Amino acid sequence: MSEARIDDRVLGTLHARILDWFSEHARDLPWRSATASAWEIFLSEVMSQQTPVARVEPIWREWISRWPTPFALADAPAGEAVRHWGRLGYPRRALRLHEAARAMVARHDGQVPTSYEDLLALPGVGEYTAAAVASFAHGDPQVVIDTNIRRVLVRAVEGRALPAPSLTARERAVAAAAMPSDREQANAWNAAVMELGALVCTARAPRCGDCPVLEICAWQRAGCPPDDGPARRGQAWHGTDRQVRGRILQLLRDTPSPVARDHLDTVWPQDPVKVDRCLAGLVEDGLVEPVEAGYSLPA
DNA sequence: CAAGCGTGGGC
DNA sequence: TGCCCAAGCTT
Repeated sequence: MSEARIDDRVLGTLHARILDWFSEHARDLPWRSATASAWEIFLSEVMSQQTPVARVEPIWREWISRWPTPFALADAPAGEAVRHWGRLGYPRRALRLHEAARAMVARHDGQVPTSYEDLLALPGVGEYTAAAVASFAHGDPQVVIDTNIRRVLVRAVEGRALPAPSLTARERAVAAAAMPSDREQANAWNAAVMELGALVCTARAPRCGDCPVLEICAWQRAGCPPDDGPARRGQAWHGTDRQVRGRILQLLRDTPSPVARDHLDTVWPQDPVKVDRCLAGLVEDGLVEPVEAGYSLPA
């Protein structure tokens, strides 16, 4: 366990300025309401994984209205979760949310667990989500590290443009050292740094003119050097299994009854073998179920 | 552990 | 236009 030291004066300024900025500029997201339940916050966190907040909000409203508690979702067929996931992306998250709801009913009296360890044990919950739910839903100031926080800290403290592809021990140490010691402030800090990364200290075209910690930012003082890491590999899309899986699922979501195998070829007419492979993968993942009449979302 | 997993908006 | 990226997780 390495240790990171941040100058006390710098730290004090970071805390004061970023918390103050947050109190003024935080977006009015529904799951930040004082009355939001742990379940509502849990849903928002999983839905927000790799997904812009603007796209999450309508689906989140639909879900909390339809399934206001873990019991409600646990009682629904898994396929309904996938159907109402819509086009949010990474639909395995819908399945895992459904499994998580059933785990909450089975192991936690239908409640969102409060400890980091119990949260981490839920399907679809990794280090980030476990820490975020502990902090935001339960007021337990775990060290939250997401892509926004990594970027803000690597710039403000380390003076580099972008964090490395994978989380380093050094980053964990810096994030831990950056947390305010006060419990309330620590929880606010988690949300505030994320928000600063999302709105101001963005990956491309950061709005440094609006930054509350411009004067003490190490990256700024270094003259905003460009990223020195290896070029990032973009994800292929056209013609990939991902694209075809997406189309198959979209068709199944938009069709109330099972879809015949032949009809599924319409999503990728140039290659029925690829459709076969993707279908097998979707069945393997539990996102699709073979039935007599063809294929449908799982029961 | 590197690769796979959706989707759509912004530049 | 094409590329980059967005509150990651799993195997």
